[in-house]
Amino acid sequence: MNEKSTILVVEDNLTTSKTLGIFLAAENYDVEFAFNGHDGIQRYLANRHDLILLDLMLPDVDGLQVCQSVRSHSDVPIVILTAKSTEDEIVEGLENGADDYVCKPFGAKELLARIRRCLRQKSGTPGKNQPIRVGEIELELERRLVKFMNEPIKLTKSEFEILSMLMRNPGRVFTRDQLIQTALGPSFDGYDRTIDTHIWSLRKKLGEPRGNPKYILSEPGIGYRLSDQHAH
Amino acid sequence: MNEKSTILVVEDNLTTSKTLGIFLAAENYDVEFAFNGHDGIQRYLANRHDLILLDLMLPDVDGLQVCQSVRSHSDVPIVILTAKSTEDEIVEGLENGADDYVCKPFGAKELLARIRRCLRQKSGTPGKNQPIRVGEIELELERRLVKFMNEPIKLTKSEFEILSMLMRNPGRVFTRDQLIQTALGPSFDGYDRTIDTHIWSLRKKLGEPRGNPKYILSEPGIGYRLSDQHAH
DNA sequence: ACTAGTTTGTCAGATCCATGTCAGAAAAAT
DNA sequence: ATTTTTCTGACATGGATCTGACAAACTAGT
Repeated sequence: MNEKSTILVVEDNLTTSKTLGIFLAAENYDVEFAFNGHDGIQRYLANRHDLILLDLMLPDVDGLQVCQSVRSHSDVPIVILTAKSTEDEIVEGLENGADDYVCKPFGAKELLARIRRCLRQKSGTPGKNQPIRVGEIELELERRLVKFMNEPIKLTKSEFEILSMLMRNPGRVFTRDQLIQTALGPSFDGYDRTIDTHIWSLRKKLGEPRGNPKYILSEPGIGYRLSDQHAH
Repeated sequence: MNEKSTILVVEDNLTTSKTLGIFLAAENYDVEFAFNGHDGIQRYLANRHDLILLDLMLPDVDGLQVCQSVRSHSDVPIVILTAKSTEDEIVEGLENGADDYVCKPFGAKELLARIRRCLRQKSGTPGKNQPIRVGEIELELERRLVKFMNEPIKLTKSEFEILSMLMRNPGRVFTRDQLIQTALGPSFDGYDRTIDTHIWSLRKKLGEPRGNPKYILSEPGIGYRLSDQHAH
């Protein structure tokens, strides 16, 4: 799974902070709090969160100064969240480097959507193109790319489908019929041991030693599975 | 200083369009208008504006569809500007790739600030007007210009769209349907191997040796991809 | 330990199917 | 009207897939 995004909430009002914390945690963000501007800047510099939620009314420094100060260090997305809702204030916030400006009382869903938008924009691609890794094997679902010992190897369509199915569930045993079903399509109607041939060529391409494969294991009487010994 | 930024306003209401035109012109933007969704997409593809202001209520296509359609071609900033102001509508807009969502009645200064914010963000990010480079191939999205071995080469519209899609995601495999979708438009309804012909002429123009292409690789059973070996 | 029975490993063809290739028709742009 | 671009269809080719046959490994019963 993707790593959690971290969010720094800079807000002096404890009730608001708590509420935000609950919303954000529910969306699987890692949240850290600061209760004044100074603290906010310090914490950001120390931990470099993925996004900052910033209240403008802070006990010590003005929120806009916090904004500028952070901006001088980094392009981290900053979402201003405040009761100051006149047009001039909004304009000022945006001109000072904020990435979005949400007025209290805010709708949770809208705020979350705007946060997602900011994070999406910064991280470039939204998708999960992280490779699955099992031992020396690395598989990128999106790009349909497989590396073994950090070298790209060429798999046929069926080989890729089978390996991908096994790697998405390391350790789980699949029957030949299950592998046929999802790798070769439900319309396949033939010899179920065709799978064995594909497994054979996969093993060859993965340099499995004859007789005692390290990754793709046979389950006599059932089917095949990927060893989960090497999953970390 | 920079050239003027160009803005495409997609809005069916003539009064609103006029008002926006006055505001935007006063801020020294070049403005073009479209009065329905179809026209909007066409004009964007033809002129590649720097930003799109999009009304959701259009006579023909749904605004969100316009949004998605444009998104499949480009990362141009899209600001949705509409009377639909429930939270769910805002969330939906942002999830569909919009960069901001401003509700009518809007404040001119706020809108302009949000537009500036979008433009600032995009121009700040690394590759906007910079060409994408993969090996000897160089592609400028804005100017729709392609160079191979530093020599400009002439591509047809479809060829450009396909190459651009591949180059924006080196290494990623695209199915023929995906390529058709964004290169030839969603209304295309025909033989999917038409793509092969375009790939063939692209390869010819890129001087690919017969039999073992260096850049545009086939993924039998799936589609095509651009080799990422030469990306650096 | 031996054997019969079952299951998987291995691999060489035969077959199948996806892609490469290109010419000409159809459509669109100029 | 002429040129350019797009699309379709046909054929050839080579790689991918499937099958089947045999060898090897394993299992269980005697």
